[in-house]
Amino acid sequence: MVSERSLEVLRVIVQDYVASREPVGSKAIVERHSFGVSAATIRNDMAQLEEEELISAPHTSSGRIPTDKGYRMFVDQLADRRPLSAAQRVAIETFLGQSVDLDDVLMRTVRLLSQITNQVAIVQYPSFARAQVRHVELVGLTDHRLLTVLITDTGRVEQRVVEIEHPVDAHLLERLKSRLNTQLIGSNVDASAAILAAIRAETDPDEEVLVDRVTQALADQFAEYRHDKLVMAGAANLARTEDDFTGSIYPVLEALEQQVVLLRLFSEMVVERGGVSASIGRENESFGLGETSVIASNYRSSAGELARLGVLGPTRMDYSNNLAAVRAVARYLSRQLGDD
Amino acid sequence: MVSERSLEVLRVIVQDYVASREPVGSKAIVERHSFGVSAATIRNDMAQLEEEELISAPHTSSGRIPTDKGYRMFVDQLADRRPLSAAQRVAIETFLGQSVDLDDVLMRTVRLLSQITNQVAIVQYPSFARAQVRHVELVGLTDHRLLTVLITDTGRVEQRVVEIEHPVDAHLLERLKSRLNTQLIGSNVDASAAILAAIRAETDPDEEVLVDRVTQALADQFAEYRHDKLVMAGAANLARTEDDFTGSIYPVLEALEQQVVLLRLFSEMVVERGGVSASIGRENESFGLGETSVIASNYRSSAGELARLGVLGPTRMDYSNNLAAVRAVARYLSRQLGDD
DNA sequence: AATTGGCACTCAAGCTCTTTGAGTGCCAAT
DNA sequence: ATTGGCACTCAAAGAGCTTGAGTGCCAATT
Repeated sequence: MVSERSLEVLRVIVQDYVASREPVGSKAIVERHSFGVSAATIRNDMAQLEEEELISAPHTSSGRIPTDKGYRMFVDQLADRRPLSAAQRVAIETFLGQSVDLDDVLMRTVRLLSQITNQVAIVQYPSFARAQVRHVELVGLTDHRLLTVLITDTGRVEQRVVEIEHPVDAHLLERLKSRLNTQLIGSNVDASAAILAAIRAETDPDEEVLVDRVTQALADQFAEYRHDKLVMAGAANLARTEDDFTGSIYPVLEALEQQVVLLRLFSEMVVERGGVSASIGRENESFGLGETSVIASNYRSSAGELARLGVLGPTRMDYSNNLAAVRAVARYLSRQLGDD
Repeated sequence: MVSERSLEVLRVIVQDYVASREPVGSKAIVERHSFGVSAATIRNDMAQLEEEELISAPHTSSGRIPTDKGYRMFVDQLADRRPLSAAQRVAIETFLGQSVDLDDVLMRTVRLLSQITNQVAIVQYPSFARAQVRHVELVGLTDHRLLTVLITDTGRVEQRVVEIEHPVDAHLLERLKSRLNTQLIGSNVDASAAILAAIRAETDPDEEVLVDRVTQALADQFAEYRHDKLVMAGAANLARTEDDFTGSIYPVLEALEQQVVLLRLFSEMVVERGGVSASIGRENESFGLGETSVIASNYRSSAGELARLGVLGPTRMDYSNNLAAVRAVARYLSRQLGDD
């Protein structure tokens, strides 16, 4: 079993290692922290920690560095719930202060989060599965080309260009539009697919091509609403912390470009209500991100949908700060979006 | 003056150096290329090239590498107009084959370009200054919140959320909407600003707040149409070619996140009609991109607007291939978008 | 039982020294 | 204009050495 003090030793090892990026030795510990015991005693404690695989030595005669398990223990039990710095609070207020447009808010949020953590920040768009149709617009662009626009009560807008072989009659278009609006408004994304299918079934052959194309486009758009989407910022920070990766940061940057990977990673993390959660090092190996840690939390959109946001960085990151930052930004964002 | 053969020597130095990333010596040149002269002769030629600052030696007794000026000469006079490989042609066809939505096409294009060049690819959205208003939609979201949607004949859609202190009367909204549509439809982005101002001036005090907010939002949206926007892909490729940068790739990644920088860089490049152009190394210094080269071309959107696209990578890049790829993709994209 | 000082031991990192070999510059001969 | 020859240069790689932070263990102390 690891003693109380040993855990304290683990804490300072994590802290010092993260701060200095150098293996931490017993002597350095007694110098920098007032444990009131000698270096030899710390060494004994470190032997315990090594026994438990919470720390390890890069080579026989050097200081120790935390293992993934050590970081895990630190995050779960040892990280102090330090509040954000005053500067960080101010940054949140000023950055997110005024703006109502969803795209805009999320863009600001992700930049903010990357700035106060110095990591890659990621914000997922709300999934909108429960979003209700507010309006459908059909707009002719040219003779053969029209635009379908889908608007939901969450303020999200999706458009799509539809191509029709023969010129489109304006009246037909108008009729189709009001029919779509009558039937779709108020229904949610799931229900809408069925409604569109029904409309297609009962259609006058004259309008067939038009209706077919338009309903198909709308169906696609509904499908897109389920597709999660995300915004990212601060990828350059990975280059700053390059040394923390054994090889190159190439695979990490690649994974970041594959947004699907991040969405899966996000979705597999368990985040309890109102909390914040971390996925550390090798825990992310299956995503090709075995040398990185991800810290995630939830926020609630105006429609009440949950979505995630968080940061990603090298396993050797400042967990205390990042946990606090992600938690604070998630809360602030929920408040910001929920105020209607 | 540099002799004919000397230029040929410069060509092989650029080619070999780009391929091997190692300084090229006289002996290696006579071995790999059949110049029919001895190494000593090549050395004399190299002395000429060095005199003209087209090549330089990293250290006294090593091979030579091209200077920025050498690359410039290569691009302007020596790069062979090699056609794309069959594989690359196929990639273009299959990647961009079917899809009409602008967002979608540009996204595919940028991915494609980054794939066939192994560089960072950048595609600018058409500027839409000449785009005409096709439709304006106002949609109530909640009592206090509504959405303004602006649709142009290019198929681009911009939306914005507007917040109003008091509940919005549906009839008022309807009236405002038809008024806006009547006056704005058909006018271009520039003219619309004036029209909106006029509407605001002649407004009944009852509607004042509503009209004010809505016109303001629309004005913002028009402004945004002038803001250029771009999509990017393949940033990970920078990490692959890390060694080509003296320090870290951090400043480069940072510049890439500042899209404004790229837009300025793009806009300052002179690209002649139907051509492709390169900006090499130090020529980009003022953008913090002194160790990178940018290859750009133009494409023409369906509305006839010009926009740029290109790739960015280390100065030591395969110019022949990248010039060909950018040219081909730009042409293909123009054709794809112009077919209405 | 926990803590401590002491001591031998280890090993990466940094230093100097040497060797190696690719490559140059120059010159006299062709 | 081209060439072979030759002395010279210098980065890179390797060997050998020193240094010092750090460990592990043990017998002595509290």
